Amino acid sequence: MVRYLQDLKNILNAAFKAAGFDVDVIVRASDRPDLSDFQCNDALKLAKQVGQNPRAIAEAVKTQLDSESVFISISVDGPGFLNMKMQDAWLAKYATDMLGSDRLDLMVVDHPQKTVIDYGGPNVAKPLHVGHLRSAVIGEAIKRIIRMAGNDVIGDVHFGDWGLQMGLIFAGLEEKFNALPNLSDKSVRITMQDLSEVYPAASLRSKTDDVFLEKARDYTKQLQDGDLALRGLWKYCRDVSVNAISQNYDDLNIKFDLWMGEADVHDRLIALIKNAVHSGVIVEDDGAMIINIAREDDKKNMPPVLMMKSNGSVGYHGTDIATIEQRIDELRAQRIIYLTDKRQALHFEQVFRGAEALGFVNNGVPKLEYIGFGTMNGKDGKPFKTRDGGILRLEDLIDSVKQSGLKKVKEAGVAQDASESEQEKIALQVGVAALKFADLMNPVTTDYVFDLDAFTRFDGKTGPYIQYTAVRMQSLLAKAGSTGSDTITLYNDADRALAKEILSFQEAFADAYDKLSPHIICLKAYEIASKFNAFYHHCHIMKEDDQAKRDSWLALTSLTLKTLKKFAELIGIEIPERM
RNA sequence: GUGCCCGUAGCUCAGCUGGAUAGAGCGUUGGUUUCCGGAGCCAAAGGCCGUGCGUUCAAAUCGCGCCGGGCACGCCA
Repeated sequence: MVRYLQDLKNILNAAFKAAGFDVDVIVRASDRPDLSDFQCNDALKLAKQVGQNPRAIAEAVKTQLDSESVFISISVDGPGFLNMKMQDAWLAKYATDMLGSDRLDLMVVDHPQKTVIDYGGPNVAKPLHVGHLRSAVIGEAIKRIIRMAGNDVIGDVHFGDWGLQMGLIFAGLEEKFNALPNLSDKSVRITMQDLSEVYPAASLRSKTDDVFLEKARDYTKQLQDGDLALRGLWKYCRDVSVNAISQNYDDLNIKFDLWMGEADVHDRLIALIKNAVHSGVIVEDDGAMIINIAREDDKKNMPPVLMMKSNGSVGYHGTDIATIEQRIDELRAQRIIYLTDKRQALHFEQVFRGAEALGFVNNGVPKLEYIGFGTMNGKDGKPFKTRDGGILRLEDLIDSVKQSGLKKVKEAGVAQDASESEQEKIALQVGVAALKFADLMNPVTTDYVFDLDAFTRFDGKTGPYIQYTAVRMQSLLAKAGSTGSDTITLYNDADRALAKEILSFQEAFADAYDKLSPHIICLKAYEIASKFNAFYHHCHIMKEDDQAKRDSWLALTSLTLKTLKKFAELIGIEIPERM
């Protein structure tokens, strides 16, 4: 819970009680900053319950509060809103507390949970493309937010390495090299380039060529049954893919704690199918092994979970369920969060029901959560494609964003004396911030238009605007040769508005954590940067003769910088030394 | 067919567990530089919140219908 709000709430609860109402009120930042700092609407809610005039209730509460010294004023407005204006010292006290706190007084959960977050989801042989971007960017931010709140979090890339796509790759490789590559021949070399050519072609062909598809299914089955040559080839392809993919994730500042995949649970899956057939949870249907998960009160068609296909191979229904068991057994997971494109919502509903049917969930533990994010569309409103109709590779996207960053840095001419490598580093930091902020500033469920021009624009509500603002603070503090005083005092509307905005970062964080919504802290960070710029233009810190005032303003600048850096840390971007 | 999501300013989007005058960015128009980095700041114009009915003291927000758009629905992932 956010402390300053809790303190304020305690005061209000006591006042409501003294007025004869035993309630737990809600206090929040005011919708009308011209009238108040905080508001409370509970008199309106109470009015209905107790059948009294809302304004009369509010007035009764106000009477109880008049002796409180923390308020400049309290008023009852409109139908019964309680508007509270706080003393400057009250706001300054909490701002000073934040200044002295490494974690900026951000909330900590009472009961930390071991949490696994499953994002990433790349596949063997497929280079990362823009479709993987959202999962990685959002997942990374959510992971960091949950971790900051005091939970033990493990991020798993969960590699797609065990389904039919493996058989398709093998069948495709066989075609390309006229035979399955023989790894004992040391001259054999398969590159990421080879894989990324073979797979799409094989996938396409399988849709019209039944013989080819059958062959791919056979290879999949043989691989899963333990064919040594295929297992060797599988490992080779997987290693090549992991190697290529991890560079992209590094560039984006995305770090997975685990690089597990579907294949890791194969033996566990086979064992659990056997047991569950015994207990009758899994039944045979049309040659396949399934779990019926439809319920009588279902309003929609609920297909069964397909644990094993009729040819004896397994797919991602099975591996996803076995992975839940594994995360409980081996990682002691109390909470598992999945992130995918929302088109997979049904799949996860099926998997969760399957896991429950198998008894993996006890008293709601682990808590299984699915976050389906919106699709990334082109300007035509259809799933994003490059100009020639292909899929944009993430690698190329990162490169173009970086180039755009470099161009801007050079145009601005600020780091001209910097080495070429430093300029490139700045360009990447700026480009990644542009990309991530553009993605995270909207709610995750929103479909959004992927517009490279808008992504790489550096004015307005963007990552670079926030970076630029923070860099100027660094420059200012360096010039002053001081980070200011240990306490913050407020002198005017500009520093007051900024201090209030910074305090509310705590609320934004708590809200973002509760709702697993990074966009809430993104919008708040923009507001903070914006308020700082207003303050910066209004208060000429270096020219201020009053030493105490100057030191307090420097302290406020330090606090703003700390807050933006904390924000950057939470969504996985960096504030450059200069830009 | 069944289920889910969406429709808010010229454009891209917030706001949706009901509350005061519906917000932001871009774009447009105007102002701002003897001054800490102007990638900035200040301001203006711009909206039957798809539509109809209902619930309520109060609806962009809740319920139902309709119109328009998107997505998913057993051997792909």
